[in-house]
Amino acid sequence: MKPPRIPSIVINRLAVYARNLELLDQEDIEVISSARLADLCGINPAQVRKDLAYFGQFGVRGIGYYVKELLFETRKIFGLDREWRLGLVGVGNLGWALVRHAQLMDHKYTFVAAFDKKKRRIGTKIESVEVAPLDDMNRLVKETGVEIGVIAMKPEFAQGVANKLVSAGVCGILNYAPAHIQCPAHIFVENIDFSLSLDILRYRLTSAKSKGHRIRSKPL
Amino acid sequence: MKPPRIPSIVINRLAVYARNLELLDQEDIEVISSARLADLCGINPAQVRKDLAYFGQFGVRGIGYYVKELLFETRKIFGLDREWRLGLVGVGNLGWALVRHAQLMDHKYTFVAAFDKKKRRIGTKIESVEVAPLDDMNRLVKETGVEIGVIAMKPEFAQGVANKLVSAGVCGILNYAPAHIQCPAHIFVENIDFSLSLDILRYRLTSAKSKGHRIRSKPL
DNA sequence: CAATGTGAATACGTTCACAGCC
DNA sequence: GGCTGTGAACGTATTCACATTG
Repeated sequence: MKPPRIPSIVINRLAVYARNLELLDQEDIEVISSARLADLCGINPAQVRKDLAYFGQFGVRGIGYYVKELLFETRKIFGLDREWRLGLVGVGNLGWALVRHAQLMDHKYTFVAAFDKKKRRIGTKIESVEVAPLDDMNRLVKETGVEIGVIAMKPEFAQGVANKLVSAGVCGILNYAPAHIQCPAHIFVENIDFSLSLDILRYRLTSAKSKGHRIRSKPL
Repeated sequence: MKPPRIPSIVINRLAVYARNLELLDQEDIEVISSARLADLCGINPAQVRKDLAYFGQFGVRGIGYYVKELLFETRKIFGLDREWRLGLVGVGNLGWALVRHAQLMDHKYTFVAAFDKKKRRIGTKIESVEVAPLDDMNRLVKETGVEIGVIAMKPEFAQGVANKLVSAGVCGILNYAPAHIQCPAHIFVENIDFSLSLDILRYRLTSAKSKGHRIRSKPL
């Protein structure tokens, strides 16, 4: 009942397990051992078992884990058993990509509001949602019950938008703008800068002058 | 000269420092202490100093780090002092978003080739690059000198495209499709699934029933 | 004297190895 | 027999604390 302080690295890996379990389930695989799941994720089997042990005893000794059951449990852990209402701020290419991506995964993301700064985008529709100006944020967030704000704008507007979202009452923010935003401590924020991965790849390529030491493809 | 096995977590943080240094430089801030930089990144000052110490002694005792100088060093570490030639596979919303994002950062990314599966996209232009069919990949990757392949397609095509890229001769792959791809050990791969961040945010919101323990906004 | 650079101390995460169970 | 669940052993990362230096 009382959460025993789960390290965030465990949560990250759990998300990867969950993704792989979805794929396994789609392939109608019913049972998976920690060894095989670990292999898919590129890590150690004992780690998989330990990580899962934070949340309960989901396996069967001598058998492994039932995919459907474990998937159900992980989905519950991530709150995938209930719908979350998202509001998108910034309806450019990235915004569209996010909405499309969300559709692919059946993770019960529902975009219930969309905002943009550019006049020509106001009133257009993204899926079934009409794009509103930023000034309507306060009202619309409340009316439509947005819980998570997704920022997909240029970095210079990110902090301002974040402040607006907070005062409109969202409880979490996902920031895809390449600028680190600061929020009050009670708001949950994830900053994602997806050019960081490219930088990291560049580092690895650059430093690969030293003889080809094996580097695994890494999840997350 | 011989690299002393730098932990990849250090590289990740270094990328974050670099990003923040860029922002500081844009604000014409000339000197920064490890304490202040650490604060911007949400970590411990000693960590910043230790991380930087892997690469050299860039600071001045009693003063701090000169932003421009440190930025120069980090850019060099990440191979940002030379141009890298990228090939984009998948010219949908995500593909466009990536190209736009790359333009924003002056990180010397150059998209020199673009490919798509959809017939109606072939021959269109993304920036100044003409979109080619997947079958031309082998030839065009060689002709244009693509070093890094960027996959921005549906997950079911990701592995196939990765194989094609590898046999065409790229040395690194950045995979934005939500499927974990496997490549030969000599190819550097970064898999980025950007809905994982949303899952992690959901977890934090879900588990926040336990009283509002402070969670910092996290970079990367 | 303020802030770096770094050994030493600590905390944390990973892996091992095996008891327990199906 | 095979695979989980887990304490104990190990290794790595983080933080402390201070000597060092411009």
